[in-house]
Amino acid sequence: MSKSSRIPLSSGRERPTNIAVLLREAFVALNDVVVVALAERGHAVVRPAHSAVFQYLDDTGTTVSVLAERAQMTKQAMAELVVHLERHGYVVRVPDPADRRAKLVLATEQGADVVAVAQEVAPAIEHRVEQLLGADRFAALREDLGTILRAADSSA
Amino acid sequence: MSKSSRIPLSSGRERPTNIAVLLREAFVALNDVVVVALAERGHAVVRPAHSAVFQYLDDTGTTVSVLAERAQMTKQAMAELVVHLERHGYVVRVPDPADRRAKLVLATEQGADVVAVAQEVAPAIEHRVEQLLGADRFAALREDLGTILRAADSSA
DNA sequence: CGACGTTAGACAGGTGACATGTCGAAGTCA
DNA sequence: TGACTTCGACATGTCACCTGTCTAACGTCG
Repeated sequence: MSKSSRIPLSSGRERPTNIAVLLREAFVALNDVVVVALAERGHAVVRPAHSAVFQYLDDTGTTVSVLAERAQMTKQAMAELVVHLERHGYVVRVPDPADRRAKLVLATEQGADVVAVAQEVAPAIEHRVEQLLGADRFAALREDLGTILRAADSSA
Repeated sequence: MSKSSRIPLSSGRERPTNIAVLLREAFVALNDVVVVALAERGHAVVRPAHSAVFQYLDDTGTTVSVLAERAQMTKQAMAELVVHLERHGYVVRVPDPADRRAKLVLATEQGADVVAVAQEVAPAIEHRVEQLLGADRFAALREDLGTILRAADSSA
């Protein structure tokens, strides 16, 4: 029933081939690989958004404000991610000896393990995709995405 | 202060060049173009997620369940989007004459205008990107994203 | 040195976009 | 007719953000 007489926006549900949709789906697909890998290694509580914490955390410790700035989100949002990770033992917050207002976020051993897994998985994904497309196409893909981003940045 | 001694995961904040991150950023950039275009035409309440509604809505009307199925989300999530759009006058829900359980979601004139804008903007974006990359590279990009998706699907 | 504007982060509260689970009413099929 | 399914409503929860307010600590400048 209601077999559809004309589908507006995109040309239907089967294969939207819309470039933006493709980009999103490809991202989700690759991202899931990391999440699954972490879950398999016992880090199920680490969710995609937390990569922003580990990604921008230096090993000398980093304040929430700096993390927020680097990840381009508000301090509150970042603080929440850090609280979650602290509750599960992935990071600790210690007072900054140089600034009594500030607290430094530091990775625990457990947190370091997450970083290790991510460091192992991320290049593996890149490599997998490179094999899939071939080195030339992969380089072109990377370049083209950069081109799109630069164009969007400058027109914004 | 705390200039960072070594950044773990990716190689820093400036240009992560990580393929997944690039994909995400490119998607967000293109998506924003649509949202901005809609906002400029007075449809500020229409947000990215709502595209799923308009995209899969046939002009003969479609039930929430069907929309949810097409958009690959739960009925509840889709129902929420529809409620929001109904509250703002973009769609109406009328009883399905053929099924007394069901209600058909229909676009109002205002909703049709959103579709019109989207129909105008989406190809424009595609075209813009195509010009940016050249036809060959654009075709390759599209193809490569498809390849990634198929590979991810089959390995999942 | 002390007042003043800035910064760090805690806390309160809110939103958007999903999820699950339960339910009654309506449809379908044996 | 009864058993099962489906439609959509409602309640509730989660995740990843947001704004706004507040206090303690900091830095500067007169």
